[in-house]
Amino acid sequence: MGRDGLLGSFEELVLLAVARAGGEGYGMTVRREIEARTGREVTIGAVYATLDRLEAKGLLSSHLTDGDAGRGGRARRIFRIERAGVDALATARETRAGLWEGVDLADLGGRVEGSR
Amino acid sequence: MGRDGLLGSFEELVLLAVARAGGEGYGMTVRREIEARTGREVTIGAVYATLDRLEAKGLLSSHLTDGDAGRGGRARRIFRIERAGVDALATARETRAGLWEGVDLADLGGRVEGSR
DNA sequence: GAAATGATTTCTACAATGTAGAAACTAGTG
DNA sequence: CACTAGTTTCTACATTGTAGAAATCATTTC
Repeated sequence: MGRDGLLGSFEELVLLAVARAGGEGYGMTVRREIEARTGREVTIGAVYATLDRLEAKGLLSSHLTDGDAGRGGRARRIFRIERAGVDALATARETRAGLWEGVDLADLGGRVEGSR
Repeated sequence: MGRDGLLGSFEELVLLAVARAGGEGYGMTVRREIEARTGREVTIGAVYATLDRLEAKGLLSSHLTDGDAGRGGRARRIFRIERAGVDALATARETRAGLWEGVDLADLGGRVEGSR
């Protein structure tokens, strides 16, 4: 993401998955959401590494649930989206909308065929 | 991008800049387009590295102009978007549309404030 | 009560992408 | 010829993307 507040593509995906879940979720939830929405399999390691990085940037925060882990398992680590995270998503969406404005892929497709 | 045909965020930006230019452009053109549209400064090295990677993936092709380089300067290297590139953009757009569907950031903002 | 099971997080490592900066090339110009 | 302008290439490093296996801990099973 560099100096700017720009999100990488997978970072956006993960942040969006938390947002979709109402602003809160834990690792496995996020993973399932991503797989369900994109049809793409991701490993749990990839998800956590990204969640950690987003937390380090202040876009998410996390805390452990004490006890109510339900049936079996370790305590859950709940991630919550922060204001900065919501803002980052909003910015990403707006910036992209501007970039795509006026782009006509169908038209482009035609030119590609006929060229050279 | 890994095994899948997924674009990184800067890759998408560069590919889109070529698309905006009617499917053809060279390094400096792309750079200016990106700076104009995003307000963000990018170095020319970053642009070329990405153009090369997109070409290696078959999303763009390139050829050198012979001579008509105008006043001063090396021969231009023209990049043209390929069908696979158009498809990659279309896929990126659709996938993202699905991910964002139903997300209400304003609503989320409210929850973030009041939490904990 | 020890071992198996299930749900989840953590750790480690490496590949791919993002980004910067300077060098090199080429054609005009004074 | 030295200089300037427009452009590409090269090199290097930081950040992000991704995988896979190990570690934790509550519950069930024998």
